Amino acid sequence: MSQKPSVKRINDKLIRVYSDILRMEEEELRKSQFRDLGIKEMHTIDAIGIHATPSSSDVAKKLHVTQGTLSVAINNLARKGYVERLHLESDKRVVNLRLSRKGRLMYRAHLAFHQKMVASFVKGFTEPQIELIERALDNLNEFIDEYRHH
Amino acid sequence: MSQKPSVKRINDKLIRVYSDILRMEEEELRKSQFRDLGIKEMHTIDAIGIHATPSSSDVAKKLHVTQGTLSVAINNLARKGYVERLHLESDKRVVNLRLSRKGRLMYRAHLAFHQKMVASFVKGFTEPQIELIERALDNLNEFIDEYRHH
DNA sequence: ACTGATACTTTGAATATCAAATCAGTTGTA
DNA sequence: TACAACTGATTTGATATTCAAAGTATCAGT
Repeated sequence: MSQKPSVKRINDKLIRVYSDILRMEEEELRKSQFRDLGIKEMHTIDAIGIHATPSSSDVAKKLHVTQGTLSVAINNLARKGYVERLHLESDKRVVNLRLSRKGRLMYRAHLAFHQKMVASFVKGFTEPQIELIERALDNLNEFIDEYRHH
Repeated sequence: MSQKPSVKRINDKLIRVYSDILRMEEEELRKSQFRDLGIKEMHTIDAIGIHATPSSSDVAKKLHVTQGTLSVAINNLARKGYVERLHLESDKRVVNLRLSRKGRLMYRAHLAFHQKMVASFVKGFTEPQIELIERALDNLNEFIDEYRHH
């Protein structure tokens, strides 16, 4: 059962990063002009994005929730004025989603926040060192992939 | 607004790690003998730990939830046989929490999972390189601290 | 023995979620 | 063309998680 001490230390740091980021985003939101949004709603806005008008099912897939869950979420975001539903003329079953002006503002604010966060993550490192850090993240993502495919 | 391309790349990788880890843990749980637990319940068990019998409010603090929320969570975990309430003789208001045998099993399974994850994170790196990765995590944690205290 | 503080529990409301039922529109085919 | 099967989205009913506020029990200081 003896592990390298760095494993426990890194685990603690990862957990701390992990559990604090969500809470920080939540607090940030509460102090902003977007007080009427929860963190899940923010991530829905993020998943819709500003560069396209994805279909409802595209966004559900991206967020790994059912279409029903997304439909409810969009009802709320539409009511609050962050998202609009667009009905495709070529296939009237499809609903595409577009951020309103307010939604795009929110999107950009959240993006800027993430960029500040990443900038601090790699602060003080040289390019080769940054590449090394990226390789560690790649390792983690590979681990997740392998785990998910048994 | 031009950013180093590595910022966007790293942001994407962080987000991917971030959003996949929770889902992976959830899936892992569903396939295990602990099917009757949700991810939140697992983290509550993790916060109680096997090395002590923390009070209810200690655990609530650690999880950043209210005592009311924790009280409800403990009701469910006690009903499912993972946690026991202990009443301190010296102060009858205090409720200490202890994992049952089943709870300790769950705790160890989750710990082992985390250790595999961290091992993969630093796989193929030398000690000095691992220290560098730790410094990046420290940076991120400092950023979070600063952000939270304005 | 009061009074106020402390530790916890219960309750009611809000949100997020899924599965199943439903609705509307499209596609394939007899 | 007509109709069955399919597809994309929505609604609904049930369950989870959470918080704030009210309630209960106990303790500590005067």
